[in-house]
Amino acid sequence: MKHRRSLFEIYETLLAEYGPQEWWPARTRAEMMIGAILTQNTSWANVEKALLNLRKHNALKFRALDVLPAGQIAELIRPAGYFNQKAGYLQAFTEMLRDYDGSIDRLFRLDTPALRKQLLAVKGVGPETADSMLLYAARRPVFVVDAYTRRLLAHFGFKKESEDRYDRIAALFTAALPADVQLYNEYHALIVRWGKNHPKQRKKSS
DNA sequence: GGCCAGGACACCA
DNA sequence: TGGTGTCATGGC
Repeated sequence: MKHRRSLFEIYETLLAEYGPQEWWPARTRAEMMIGAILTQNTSWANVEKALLNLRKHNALKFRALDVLPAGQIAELIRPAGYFNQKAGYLQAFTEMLRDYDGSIDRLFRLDTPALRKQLLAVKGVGPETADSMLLYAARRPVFVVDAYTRRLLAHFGFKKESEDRYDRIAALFTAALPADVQLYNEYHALIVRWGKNHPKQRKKSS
């Protein structure tokens, strides 16, 4: 059987192919975290429209979102889809932030396990969203797993592993890589980049 | 016209 | 704990 590339070798391959991605595409930590919620099961192009709306209304920060009614938030983020749900998620997040005086800095004083637990306690923040925030906003060495990650694993011969549960896939990567924020940052970004070049096989219409 | 996109949750057994 | 339905827009 042909030698299967290691997860680090796959990283090197992707980096050589696509180059540094310089993620996350956001100006501020708040924008990053809001984008993380908006992009759930949604194309980034649609998220960008929603982010633009929020920016135009000076609502691309939690203190602003905190005083907006859900209906108004929903209208602004409409292009991102699931807008009613996500408006509620954003509000749940701002409510949690109140416990930290609305300060991301204060929230981020928690150590990584406590911070992850706090993020996951917010309705609408699941494992991928929480880990994205941990890695790209709080800059903790946490590996992010998403649909592209599973697809990549399957593509490179990790078929069985690709069907495993979230935490086990994350462990697969963290066991194979040094716990380095910049490495995790780049790797996940490259996986997404790769995923956009390898779209899920569309069903043929006869 | 249907499928898909950088998920998460409620509800059920 | 595992499976299924729901949420919704915009591009292709």
